[in-house]
Amino acid sequence: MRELKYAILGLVNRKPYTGYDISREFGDLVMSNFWHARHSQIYPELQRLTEEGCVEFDVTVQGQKMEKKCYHITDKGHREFMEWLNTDEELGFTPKDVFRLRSYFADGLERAEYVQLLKSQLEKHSAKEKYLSDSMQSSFQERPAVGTAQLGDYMVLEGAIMRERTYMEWLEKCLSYYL
Amino acid sequence: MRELKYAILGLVNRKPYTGYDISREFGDLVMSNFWHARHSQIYPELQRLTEEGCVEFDVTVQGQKMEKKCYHITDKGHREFMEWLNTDEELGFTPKDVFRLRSYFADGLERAEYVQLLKSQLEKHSAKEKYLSDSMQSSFQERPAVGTAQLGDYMVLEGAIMRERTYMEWLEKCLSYYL
DNA sequence: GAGTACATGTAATTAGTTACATGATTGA
DNA sequence: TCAATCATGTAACTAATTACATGTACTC
Repeated sequence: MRELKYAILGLVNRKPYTGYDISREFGDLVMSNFWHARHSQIYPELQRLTEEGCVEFDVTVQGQKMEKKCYHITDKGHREFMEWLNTDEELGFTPKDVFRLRSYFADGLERAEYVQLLKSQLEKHSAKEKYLSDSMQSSFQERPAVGTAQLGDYMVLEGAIMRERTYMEWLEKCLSYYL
Repeated sequence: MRELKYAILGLVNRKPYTGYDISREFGDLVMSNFWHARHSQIYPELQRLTEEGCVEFDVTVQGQKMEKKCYHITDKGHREFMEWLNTDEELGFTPKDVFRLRSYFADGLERAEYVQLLKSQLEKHSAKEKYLSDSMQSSFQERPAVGTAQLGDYMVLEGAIMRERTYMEWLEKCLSYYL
């Protein structure tokens, strides 16, 4: 499905990016809530997108000699991105979740062992939820207007917080069964 | 991390399975909420587990000549599974979500286009939630006891329903911003 | 006799991770 | 000058999907 292609095109559609910048974007607070790719996947994909004529780059020099490639989208790339963007897809498989897999087999554990695992997961999700909520608070005084890129950030962050809270609720429910 | 290994060992730890049965289990109502693998991945993994001495199989004949391999766990397999089961892992990356990726870039769409996508997703998640809830209702009169395999089914199903409801809530919230 | 489900595999490709490899810039 | 960050790539490997390939058993 070439999803990485569209994740990259989506960014480059907004403004020019270097491979390094794309890599950082995938690691940042907002995007990491629904996408991730390492630089070893990004650089080859940028080469492929260049060959396909979906992006082009300008070489700029930073300091004395360090070169960087700044990629921008082409008309072709823009058309293909817009077509992908307005696609209504089927749900597909639920993503893998190792902790749910473990929970499914939890009858093999001692009660106290599984309780310990649940508490540990709860702490981790709680820390993540707090981090996301704090970022939401400090980044947004109010909800951004429709049509702005900021509304995308806002919606995704909100969705991530809701997801973490629900995961915590589920862990607490499981915990209650075992106590 | 060899997670497929442990997903398979977890099943075979309960009772003997053929590759075909494992394949069906991954596709069923409960397991498909947190794990999936196709037969083309399962058969080679069963071979590898046999080589490693984690499982063994007996060949039985169905009907006139159709052979099937019934795998059971070994002591080594059991020990390795138990060690994995009681492991407290870090959270790791949030799984990829194509619809959230699209939503992140939704500012590129016409209002009506994104609204249409949201409504369509909502329908799909709603249908899934209904299916899961109905199954939960018909499968469980009451909550199974701690220590039974059925409690694993119950917890996972409950978690999946909660996840679907939260996804729907998020979609409705996004929709409200665009209306 | 036909169609569906049972049953087991391999081959080719794509996606993603980990490790290897190198070098420049910036700020303390 | 040292450390962190910027910057770009490739190689080897693991995970997963799609397609190829074959044949049996059961039910209508």
